[in-house]
Amino acid sequence: MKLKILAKIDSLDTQKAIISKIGDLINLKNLEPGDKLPSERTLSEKFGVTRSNVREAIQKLELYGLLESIPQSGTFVANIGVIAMNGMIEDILKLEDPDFKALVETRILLELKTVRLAALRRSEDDLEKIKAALDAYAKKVQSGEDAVQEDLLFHLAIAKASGNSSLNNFMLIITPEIITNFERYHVCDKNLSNQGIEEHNAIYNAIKMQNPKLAKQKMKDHFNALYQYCYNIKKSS
Amino acid sequence: MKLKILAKIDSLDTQKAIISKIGDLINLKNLEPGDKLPSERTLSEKFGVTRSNVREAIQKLELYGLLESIPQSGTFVANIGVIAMNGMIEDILKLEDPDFKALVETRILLELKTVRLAALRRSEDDLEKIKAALDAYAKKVQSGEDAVQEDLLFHLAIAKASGNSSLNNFMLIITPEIITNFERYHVCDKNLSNQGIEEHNAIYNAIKMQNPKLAKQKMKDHFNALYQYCYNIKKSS
DNA sequence: CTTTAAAAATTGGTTACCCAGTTATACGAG
DNA sequence: CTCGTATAACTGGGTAACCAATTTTTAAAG
Repeated sequence: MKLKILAKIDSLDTQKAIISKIGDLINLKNLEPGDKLPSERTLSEKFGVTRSNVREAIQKLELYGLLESIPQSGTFVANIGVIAMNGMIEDILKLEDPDFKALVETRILLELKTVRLAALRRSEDDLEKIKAALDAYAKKVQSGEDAVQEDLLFHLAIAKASGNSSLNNFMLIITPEIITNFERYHVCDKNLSNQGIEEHNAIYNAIKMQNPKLAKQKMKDHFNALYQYCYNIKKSS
Repeated sequence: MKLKILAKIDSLDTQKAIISKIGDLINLKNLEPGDKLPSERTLSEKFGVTRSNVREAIQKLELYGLLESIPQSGTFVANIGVIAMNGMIEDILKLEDPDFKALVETRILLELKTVRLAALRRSEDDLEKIKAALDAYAKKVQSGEDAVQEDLLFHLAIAKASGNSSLNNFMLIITPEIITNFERYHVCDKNLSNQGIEEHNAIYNAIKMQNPKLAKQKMKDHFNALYQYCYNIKKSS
């Protein structure tokens, strides 16, 4: 049982080591934007790790836009200079897993923006989908069942209606992390109350009448009610 | 030359197809949180694709927190229910690449928050690092060289000082995308002016004296000067 | 010396097999 | 029938060889 976790950590450590070494290599060889990295084989040999590990590390750096891998051709350093590359790799390596507080902080920031944009930009189709998510949520709550999932989908529908796929993407990334932390702290009970429905309804109506300021305010109210309770739980644990 | 791009698109399409099929499978088999997915071998066979493709698709779903892969044991569906799983997979599949406007919008949102948090929470060490980035930037500009990279690192140093690793992570993700778009629209010239130094200095001082409101305002000024120019470029192109 | 075409070497991706750890099953003692 | 153990099957990850597309080298023709 312990070994499972250890294996994962170990794998992450080697990945970080490889990323670090790739960074060193770029410095050492003075590789500029567009230059080609040594082949995966060469790297795996030089670093003394498996080629799979090298590929995973490269994929991670591709996610952050630092490398680009082109089939049957090679891996190339992205169109940012050596100095920026160094700084970013260092930052990526030092990046630690977000704590619950950071997640909530980020979620509130994102949602106050997406709800505002949704009010401004929502199409009729967007509105219908938000309504559908709202109805599903209300139905679940009124029948006394747990409605965490429907709650979540309502918020994601708003994110989508914001018309900003970058924000939408970030919402999709943090949402499950929030959910799992929620379950850990057992604060889902609130989703059984009727207050949630009213708050969701207020948000929906603001979006419907295309009032961004009101939408933002209603979302703020929603979070106030939700997370105040939440923080208390965490402090007492 | 065309084949390069086609290969990449093709690979992405098969990945999306696999993700979609995994979603269908979870529905069909009524897999609940914690249940085990069929083995990678089985999936690759059933879907008629390579096991590597399956692994990559699973990795992507791991990024979004929907699956968890445990060595020598199996891949498990995350601690969110079937309904949420369906909704999220659908959203992920429909997610399109962010356009320039979305990136800028997101960047401004993130930075106005990180600079505020940095003013509130920055340690002495954080402050020193921001100062170092600022000096490097000023030096480059004053010697008449291009300073896009130093500019970027200054902003990332602030993100780090915010003490919110989730926001920090998002900043790291969008920054290179912004940079490459910047280069495409040739709006880097501004980094040669001295105005940038003054604006950065104002932001630094606000963080130093731990004044979040002022820090936010100075950052806002900075962006106003920067992106107004930028939008004009884009519209005329 | 330049140009061009063909062949050899190199590349990221794919495949099949193997490994060590995990999980399920079967079987025997009580 | 119950429990514990041992054996067999299964799993994600590692390894090495292979593939097709690409890039570089080579060499021959002009």
